[in-house]
Amino acid sequence: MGSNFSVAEENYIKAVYHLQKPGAIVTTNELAAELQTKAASVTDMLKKLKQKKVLNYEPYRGFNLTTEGRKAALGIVRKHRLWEYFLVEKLQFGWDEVHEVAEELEHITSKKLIDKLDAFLDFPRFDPHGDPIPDVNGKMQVQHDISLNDLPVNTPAEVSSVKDQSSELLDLLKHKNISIGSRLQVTRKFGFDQSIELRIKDIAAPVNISLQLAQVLYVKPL
Amino acid sequence: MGSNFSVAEENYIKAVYHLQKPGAIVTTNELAAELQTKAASVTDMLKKLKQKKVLNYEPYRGFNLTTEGRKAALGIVRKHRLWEYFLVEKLQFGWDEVHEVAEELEHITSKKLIDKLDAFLDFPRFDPHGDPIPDVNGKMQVQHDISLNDLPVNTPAEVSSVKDQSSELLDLLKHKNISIGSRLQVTRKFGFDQSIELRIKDIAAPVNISLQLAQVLYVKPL
DNA sequence: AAATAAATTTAGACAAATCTAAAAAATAAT
DNA sequence: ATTATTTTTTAGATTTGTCTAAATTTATTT
Repeated sequence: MGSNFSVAEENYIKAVYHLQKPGAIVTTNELAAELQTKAASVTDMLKKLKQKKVLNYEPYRGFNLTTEGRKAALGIVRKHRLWEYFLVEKLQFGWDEVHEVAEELEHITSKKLIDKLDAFLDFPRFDPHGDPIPDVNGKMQVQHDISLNDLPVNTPAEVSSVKDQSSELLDLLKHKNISIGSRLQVTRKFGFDQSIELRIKDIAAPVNISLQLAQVLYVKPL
Repeated sequence: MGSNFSVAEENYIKAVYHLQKPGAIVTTNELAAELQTKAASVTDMLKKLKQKKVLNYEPYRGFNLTTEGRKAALGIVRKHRLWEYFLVEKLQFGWDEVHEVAEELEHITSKKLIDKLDAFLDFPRFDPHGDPIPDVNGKMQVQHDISLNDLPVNTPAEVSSVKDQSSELLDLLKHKNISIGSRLQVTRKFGFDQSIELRIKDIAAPVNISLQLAQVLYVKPL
């Protein structure tokens, strides 16, 4: 209950959560890069968060979240994604404009606010980029989606999420008529530049996409 | 343009705005009481805000907002009241629960957010307590309402705002069937305890209210 | 008008979060 | 297995906003 963290602490917790691969460990430099800060600052904060039992940390050995820490992280991710959903669905924000605003909104402390917002939005399970939104208990849909790059030829699939939130990506997707939910299949793969040809459902002409685009586009085979 | 204030600075600016009677001056102790802090802290912040040209301040002489400062204050008040409106109208918060949450939300910096929220809410001109909401240019409806205590007998009037946001007041108003917009007139005034008898439109039985209640209830004669 | 009281400001300290530069530990290379 | 390199931690300083205690200024009494 006493999960009372400062904005800075919350940002560290969230960053560790995002960097943490299952089983593995996060390092000081990784975290410093993620948070655009210096390694020395990270060390200071790690000591504080260890004391607060948010993460397991042995000097020089790396660190990862405790159960408590993971719970806190899921709370912050929940807030972030619900606010993003609100901004896009209710306030007509563009896809690429929401991240920074949600970055501020996620630190508003009222639990009642976020639960009522959840209800107001009708309990959405995915944010505008296709990332799952943790529910009130921290549970979220497991994503078994794969990079479009790894989708076998001629396998029908649906676009489920995008791992980049730039306006440049949004532009490109609009131009190519691709959005979350689009049904498609890979018709050809070109070895020379690893580009891919797609057929998108309900769209006549085949679409060609680059390796870079295929890497950030995630799909769920049907 | 560079109106870039910290949360603490914004709280000072807002507090001075609320304490500042037209023409008059605000004192260090008043502000310390309002912000639940110490006079020494206030003095420190005043020097900083004077440098930022937010307020006029001469040591020992009191202070008030500059045009720049008033503009900043109106921006914060706008955010606070729009968020309160959102919480009550869209998220079904109770009247008495919104202040603290809005106190946090008002510091979110995105101007685009607040203008889009304003549009989403359909440009409301009064918050749930009847206080006017500044528009995008800082303009707001002038309230020529008076305390119910000063309303002459037998003058039809409409409840326009309440100067107290406690749940105790909300309780009492519910019980007496009074809300913002209620039409009423004073039928009798009792000298002994300065209590007042009211007739509320569409409600058969007359209602008796105490001096304390009459003082926080504001009405607009029709 | 001097003395007392009240309000305000200054001086010095502290906690949070950050930084730079130097020291220590772990890893990689010869 | 030493040496060199990279990574991480420590030490000490800085900024923001706060505090207490002491000094100063203004206001109030007598």
